[in-house]
Amino acid sequence: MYLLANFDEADSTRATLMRSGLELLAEKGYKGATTREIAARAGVSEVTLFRQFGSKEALLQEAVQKLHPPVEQVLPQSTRNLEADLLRLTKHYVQMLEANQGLLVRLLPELARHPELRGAAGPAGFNRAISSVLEYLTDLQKAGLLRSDESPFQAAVALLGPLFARALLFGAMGIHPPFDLQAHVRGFLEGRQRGQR
Amino acid sequence: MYLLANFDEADSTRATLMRSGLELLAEKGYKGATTREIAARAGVSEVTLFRQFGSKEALLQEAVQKLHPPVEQVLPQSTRNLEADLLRLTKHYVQMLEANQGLLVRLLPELARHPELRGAAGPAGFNRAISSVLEYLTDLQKAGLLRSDESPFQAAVALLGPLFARALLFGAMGIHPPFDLQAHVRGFLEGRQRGQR
DNA sequence: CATGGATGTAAGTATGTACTTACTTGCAAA
DNA sequence: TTTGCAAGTAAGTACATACTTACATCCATG
Repeated sequence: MYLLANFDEADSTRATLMRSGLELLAEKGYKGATTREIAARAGVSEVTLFRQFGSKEALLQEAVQKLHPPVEQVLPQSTRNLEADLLRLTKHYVQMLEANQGLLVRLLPELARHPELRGAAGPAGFNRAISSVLEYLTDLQKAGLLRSDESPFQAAVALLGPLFARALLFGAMGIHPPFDLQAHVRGFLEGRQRGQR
Repeated sequence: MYLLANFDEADSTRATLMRSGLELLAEKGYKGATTREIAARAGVSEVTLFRQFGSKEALLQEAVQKLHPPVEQVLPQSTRNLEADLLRLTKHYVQMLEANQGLLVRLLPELARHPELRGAAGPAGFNRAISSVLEYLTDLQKAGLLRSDESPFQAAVALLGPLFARALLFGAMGIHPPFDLQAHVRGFLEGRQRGQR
């Protein structure tokens, strides 16, 4: 299974607790994730949880802040084969979204009330993903491969936004209408690409 | 203020309670919205809440099911001026999203666990919006104004998805980078439009 | 062997929450 | 005026939750 969170300390008590905490956060939300259940799922006693983290809030806060999305690993160096590049990138992004849909959808409302969670991994990788894509698109514009009358930010939203919406919304609705990723990338490139037509 | 929910019974005790319930649901989530606070905000006693609805769950369920998004009101009859049509439609959609961002983002995770909320107003208007847009786009395809090698569904996601993502994500992050709606619509039409080039 | 640190068990505290019961008050229609 | 309905007040119940305290156990390191 492909997970967003992989802590350095692989299977220490703390890491196990944080993983369980994130799982339950994804399933039942902040209030729904009880210390009892987190400890039980981690296979430790509830006292251990409090000895290690002091409070439920501290546990979840640390866990969320240690999320690190592996998006940049697949960010293509502008190979100038735009369609292939973007297809690989978006595929990876969709995988990430689907694997973490529950966590994302639970984190979103908490971010509004707990701004301290926004840093680092922030919105579960989206900002990092988007800023990587931003760089990539800016590079392309500079290289003259993409038209530059559109802000890279707007282009990134046009590329990733539909994938984000599809994953969250249809994930929540429990439906999965077909979506042609390749066609999406082509549609994105159409009109934006230069020197290739 | 532009609200998603407008109940028929304008200011009965029940309607006031449901409105307060939705407000608190948006602010604090299902568990965070306590019957005490809902009643207080509605200006009635807590007992009244239970006499009227029997349970917190019944209150919120009824309230959510009575949400009705006024999207179709602005759905354009294919006037053949695509850019103007879509601009009006997307503007309206963005307004709706911004006004209801809190509710939406709280409703999304509940929908996964409480499928009974999916019906009717469901995902706070998105499915209704998308199905209206679907009809509109299908019409355009039939009229030969839009290329038809792409499914209308996919086109609808490409059009509305970025707006959805932008509203939810950046709303949650508390940032508001500029976004040119007109450019977005143009980008959408580019390559999709026919007979106009 | 002895010490220390991380864990477990058992019990308890304080608080909050959904929901109930019993009795009272105001008000509008018969 | 009387009846009845919707609302309020006050108190309480049952349960869950975050968190604590006290004491026992394991186990690796010195």
